[in-house]
Amino acid sequence: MKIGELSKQTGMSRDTIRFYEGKGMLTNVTRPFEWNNYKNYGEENVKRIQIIKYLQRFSFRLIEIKELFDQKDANPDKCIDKSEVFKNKLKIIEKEINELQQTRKALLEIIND
Amino acid sequence: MKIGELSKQTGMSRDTIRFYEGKGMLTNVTRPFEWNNYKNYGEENVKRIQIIKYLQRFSFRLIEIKELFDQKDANPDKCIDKSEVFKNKLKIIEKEINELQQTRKALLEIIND
DNA sequence: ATAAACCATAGACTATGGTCCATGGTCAAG
DNA sequence: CTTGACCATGGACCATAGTCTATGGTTTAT
Repeated sequence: MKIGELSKQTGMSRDTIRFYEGKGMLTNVTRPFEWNNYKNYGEENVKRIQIIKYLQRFSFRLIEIKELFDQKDANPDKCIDKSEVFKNKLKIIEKEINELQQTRKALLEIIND
Repeated sequence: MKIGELSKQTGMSRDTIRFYEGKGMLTNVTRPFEWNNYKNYGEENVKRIQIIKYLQRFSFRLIEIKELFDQKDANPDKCIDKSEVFKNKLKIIEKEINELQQTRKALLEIIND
């Protein structure tokens, strides 16, 4: 499908899709026409983009998501230990929460002085 | 004092001091010499920079710190209601904590499925 | 045939808090 | 008198996740 179709099916802007593509996060992007240089985006990119959106909700960064895709591409049969990935992210989130709570405490002390 | 001295007394790099200066966060910066264009930084900038460091620990942004300085400069006699400022910051911090806790919950649900 | 809609590429721009570099002038010690 | 340390200015660069614009080519509908 062309980029416009992919954009429609995912709700992502063309620019954003091109941005992801530039980061190497999409797969099976070809240029099948001889008379123009339009690209063709494989169907599986719909799912990829949905995964990007999904993981971003958990504050995964694009580079991390790309790494997951790369692992999958390099080793399609090996099942990625998702729970491992999510557990790592959980730890980071909890660390951030802790830091903010430290800040909160300090602020409360200031206010109550 | 010259910038090197200010740097020594505060532990901030020259570049950072110039950066703050460019943001208009310093005061009483003059060019008192006719034979060169070296600047003179008033003593009160030591305190200013300490305040910057202090407020940054509570995740104040430079622009917010600058606003506080500007208020003080415009109205040196009026006491700034610090507790108001800190309370506002507290609310923002608490909102961020809440958002992270939402994310944490969602992550926990994924992991435990 | 012409306009609207589409496609590609490259680069600039946003916020944040700096850091680093190049250029050129000045000052202090040996 | 020269070297090293200091000073000033301006601009480039870092990460992050895009957005927007310019330019030019293509396709589709009227």
